[in-house]
Amino acid sequence: MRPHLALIDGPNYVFRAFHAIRHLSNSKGEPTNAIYGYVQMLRSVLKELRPTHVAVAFDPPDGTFRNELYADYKAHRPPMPEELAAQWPLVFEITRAFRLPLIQPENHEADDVIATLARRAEARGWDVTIVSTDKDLMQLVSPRVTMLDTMKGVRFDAEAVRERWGVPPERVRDLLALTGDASDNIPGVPGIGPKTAAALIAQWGGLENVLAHADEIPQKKRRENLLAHAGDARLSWRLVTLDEDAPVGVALDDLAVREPDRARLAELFGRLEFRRLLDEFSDPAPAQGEDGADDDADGIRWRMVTDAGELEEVVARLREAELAAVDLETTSLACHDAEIVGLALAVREDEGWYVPVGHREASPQLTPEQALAALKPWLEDEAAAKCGHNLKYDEQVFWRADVRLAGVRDDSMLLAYVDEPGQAANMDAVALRYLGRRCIAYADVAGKGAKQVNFADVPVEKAAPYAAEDACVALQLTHELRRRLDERARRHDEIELPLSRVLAAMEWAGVRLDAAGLMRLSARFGERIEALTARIHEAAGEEFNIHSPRQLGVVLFEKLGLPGGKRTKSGQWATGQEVLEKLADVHEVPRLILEARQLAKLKSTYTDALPRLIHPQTGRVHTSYNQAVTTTGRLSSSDPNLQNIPIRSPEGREIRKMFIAEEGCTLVSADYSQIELRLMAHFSGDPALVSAFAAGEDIHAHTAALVNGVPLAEVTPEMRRRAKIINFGILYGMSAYGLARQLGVDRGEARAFIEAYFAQYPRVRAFLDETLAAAREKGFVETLMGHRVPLPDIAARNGMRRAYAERTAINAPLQGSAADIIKVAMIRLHERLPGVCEEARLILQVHDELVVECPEAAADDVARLMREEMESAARLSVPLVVDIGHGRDWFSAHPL
DNA sequence: TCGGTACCGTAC
DNA sequence: GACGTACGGTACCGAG
Repeated sequence: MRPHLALIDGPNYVFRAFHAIRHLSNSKGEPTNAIYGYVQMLRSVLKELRPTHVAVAFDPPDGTFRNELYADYKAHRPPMPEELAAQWPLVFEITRAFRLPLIQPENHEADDVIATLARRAEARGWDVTIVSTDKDLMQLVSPRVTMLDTMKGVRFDAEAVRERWGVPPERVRDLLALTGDASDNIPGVPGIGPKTAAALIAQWGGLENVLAHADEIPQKKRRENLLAHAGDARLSWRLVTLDEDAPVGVALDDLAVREPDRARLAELFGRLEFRRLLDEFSDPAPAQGEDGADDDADGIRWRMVTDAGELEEVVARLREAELAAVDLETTSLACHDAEIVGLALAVREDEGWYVPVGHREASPQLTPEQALAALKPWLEDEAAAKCGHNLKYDEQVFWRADVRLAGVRDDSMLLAYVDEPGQAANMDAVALRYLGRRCIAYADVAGKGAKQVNFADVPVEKAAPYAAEDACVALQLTHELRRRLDERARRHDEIELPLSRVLAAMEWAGVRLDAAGLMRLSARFGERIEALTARIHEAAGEEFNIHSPRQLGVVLFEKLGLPGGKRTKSGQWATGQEVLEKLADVHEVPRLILEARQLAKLKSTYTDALPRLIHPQTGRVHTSYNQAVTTTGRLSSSDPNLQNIPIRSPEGREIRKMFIAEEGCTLVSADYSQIELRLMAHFSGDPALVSAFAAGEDIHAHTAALVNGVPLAEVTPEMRRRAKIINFGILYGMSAYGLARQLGVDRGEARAFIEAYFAQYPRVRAFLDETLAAAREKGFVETLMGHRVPLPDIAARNGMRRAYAERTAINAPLQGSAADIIKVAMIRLHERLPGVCEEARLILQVHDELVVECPEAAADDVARLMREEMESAARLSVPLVVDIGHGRDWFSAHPL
């Protein structure tokens, strides 16, 4: 077998782990995240890559020959954070304990060591794997030499390098010399990025050839830059070129893999409190749970609870606990179908109970009734504090079992969301981020894809460690997140958690649909689509799939030769609505396609899909309101999404009419009028905007009158339409270009329009500027009620990312504050509805609209209450106005 | 057969 | 490339 040398880029992993893994520390408070990531990499290399030889390279403590070439090399780098600096000594100690050759040369970097050893091994016909993600090292890739990222499990060979950079490995140096590298402070040539550099290299080859042909470049700016910065490029080339003859001080044969020093590793892992690694690397001995516990999964013990006596003891422990975590294992994600298979409970971070009640196996189990009877008093005790991860789900499953869960104090999903909205909030991701813990995946327990089994068919022994871990992790996360959030946890306590109780009730209630009506619509749409398809084929002179954008593009722009064809990012013909609308006057096909597309959309997304989602028992659809998805603080809805039910087109309205009230009931719909623009008025304090709202004016008409300099009475519909576009554009941070496109005017005209707008609303511009300045200073923006949106890209060097962050900075406080307001209204409305009408139920939320279902006789009282709570949910410097209507179906419930 | 990506379109 | 936030359907492609 051929020798296989693994060359590990030590600093690369230590730095990445430090940034990728959030806080991780031992009980003494010493940070351990970088060490943990580094060890996981070593482990993965040794266990999975199984090289015959290994070396780990590090950078020297002081400078290298590159600093002599270029004094500013790696200058501007901030000093190493203290938490990272503290971890280096252990990184070295662990490397030695693994008995891995550690090479830290003088005057050279880790990269040079890797280059030198890679070339020598390659020359001897060995296989080489470079364990790193550093792009400088890609120049070493060859048929024998590949790169590996153990964190992502991705391997880079020559082909992958070519794909990533557009040049072969041996040209990576030339490319980097042209583009420079901001992180190493390598200059490069201004205005040349990877794409341009790759194109130049493809045309002429290496850097010197590119420079030699620089005067032939047609683009003036680019040519001048290349000529002016040729010296920088040559310097950069020398800086990125690795020294393949660095003084490494070892022979290849010295690098053979050796047995690690297990005793030393155990000692180190013990000190670091890496429990799983401790088990794995300490002397092989059967893992025995202490204290009578059944077993152990990475520092978490679990106990099986299968008889009434044991459960009583558990209940006693739960009663004593300050806080207990609850998690249910069930047969379905759909609450109305979910049977409880097992209950997981924890009062300690390192020990959980599992109470199996519905596993289809012969092992002893309590029945669900027995278990719930014993637990119910505690579960329903408001004074018994509980936590969990996404308890909105468990709460509903408990309802199904006639248990009314009470005393919920913390939801770790919502805590994580409050801390960092927009990040994945599922427990595995949150545990990894905050605890550095890799949880047992659901797929590992129940399988996935075709091999997935119902949880009831999972063996009890396999379910217990998984479920107990979930409960313990929820408890750990609650503690960790509360520590971190501190004062900010109020947002969770006063808004998100109370709201989750309301959402649970809304999901549980569901919405009634006219299934037969929807199916009739489907049939009608289907016939029209068929007829249109035939006409399209005839008009095109060929049969093709009208639903395929690719085939359609070929027909329109190649076969029929229609004008104005543009490509999408990936080089396909763009065939979106906007494009087709432009062509609709020119040819029949695009016009018919537009019609067919609309119908196909309505049919597949709504009239076909919705009837299938009606629950057979309740006869209603039960959406999921996700509370931890959006960055701005809005809710989202899925399975089905009830927040994008059509209303704008006549055909679409037919669908909305299929959302109906129960017999004898009515739907009351209340929506905020222009809430985001009102928030703009409130935040900016702009006198013209505030007074317009105070006077109850039509805000778009008002804007039209102001920017056109005409009295309100002379505003034409066209003027109002344009004013509406700019009003919305401002909320979204739209540019002159975007406005021009939207209005169908040239950019100059759009610019003038924007100027006129800001001249009339001067404080709006000031507000936008102040918001951006604050975002840049703090790195986040906040809503009215303290929802904090992080903006990591607000200072990005990449202009596009930065611009995107800037638009988010403008939009998020407005959209998010509107979300705050309606959330507060929902909490209060839910609380007070029973006082007005026992049967009234909040059933829908669509960002600025709430829908309540109630007996017809109660409609007026309910409407009054909705207006009262919605309009008073926040005190702004302008009135909050709500429009209300009611009717048998959702469409006729809309006011006007 | 599946899972992921691109494109498109619905809502606010 | 150019206007924010979502979800989801169809086509298409490549891996299993």
